[in-house]
Amino acid sequence: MPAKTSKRRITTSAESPPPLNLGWLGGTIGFNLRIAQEASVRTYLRSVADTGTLQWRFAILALINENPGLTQAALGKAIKRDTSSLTPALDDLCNRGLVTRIRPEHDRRSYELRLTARGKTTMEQLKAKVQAHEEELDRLITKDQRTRLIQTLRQIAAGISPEE
Amino acid sequence: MPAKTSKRRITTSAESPPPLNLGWLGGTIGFNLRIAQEASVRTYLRSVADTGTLQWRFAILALINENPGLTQAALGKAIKRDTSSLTPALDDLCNRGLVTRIRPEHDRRSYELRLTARGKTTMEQLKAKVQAHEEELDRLITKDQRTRLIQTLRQIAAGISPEE
DNA sequence: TATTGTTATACTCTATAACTATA
DNA sequence: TATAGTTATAGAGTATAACAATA
Repeated sequence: MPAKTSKRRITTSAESPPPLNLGWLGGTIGFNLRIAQEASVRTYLRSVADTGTLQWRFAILALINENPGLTQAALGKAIKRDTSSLTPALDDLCNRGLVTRIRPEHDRRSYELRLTARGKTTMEQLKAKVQAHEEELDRLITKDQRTRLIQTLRQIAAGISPEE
Repeated sequence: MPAKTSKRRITTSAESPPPLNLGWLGGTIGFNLRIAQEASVRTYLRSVADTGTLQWRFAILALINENPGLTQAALGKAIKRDTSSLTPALDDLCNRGLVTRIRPEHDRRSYELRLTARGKTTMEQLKAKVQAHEEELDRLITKDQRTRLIQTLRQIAAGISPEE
């Protein structure tokens, strides 16, 4: 129990405020996944801070690069987002001259997404920063842990709810 | 390259849309962490759908239960949120009669947070649902994977940026 | 002067529903 | 009738800054 014998109390904020007891919550996958993911996002944001490219933007560029000509619907499926959420992101990337939307002959309802030359260079520059971010994470765990972590995360993601 | 020899194309939506090539992105911790975490949140939401208690609400109840009398500042630190973000959440929990804010004698600026009797029962009911959600996740991986996953996630969360 | 918590505000991301244009 | 994508909108969650009360 905390010492409360006298009126004397901590005044320096240097004194580490006793960390909370997490209890059962601290043993759950859900809580730890959330905390770690948010921590990862924080370093990610630091890594790409100067580029103004955040959230799914890099993933979108990387996926278009790997799958030139994919549609917005396919992209949405890959990152599990409704196409209406994708529209503003793609508008932005197109406005910045990184991505092109092309109406294919065979189906004029859809768009084929492709990186422009500028999009490719931007993507490569971002990739270098994201790579630095990944190496930052790698410093915290062993190579073996990394391999197992990714394997386990994939099993979780794949195992959960097609729910289409 | 996609077959485009004839006009004939896929018409049944039952035809599985060829999964995208994730490329380098698919080997990163950041991407897999994000996808798995979001998948986990989806099943979590299904588990507590009827309660209207989501996201951090359960974590807040659990943390108050484990650390009765903690302040909002301490709580914010534990879940890495600004206190201004906590205010509406605690307002809600107080309005629902689950949590009490008590001004302690020794420092009338702060609040001591405690669960009410009703808060305790609600928390236990929620815990049962969250536990079911955890078991759903457990079904996707081995016990050994679970242990290692949590250990690794903790290392990542702990290793990143005190950044205070 | 510093700290605890609240308010006002603004920003981002998200999905739902209604719409268009194509098929 | 069904699909690809857009628009309008609403909801949740977050942080920043200014503020009041207290230390």
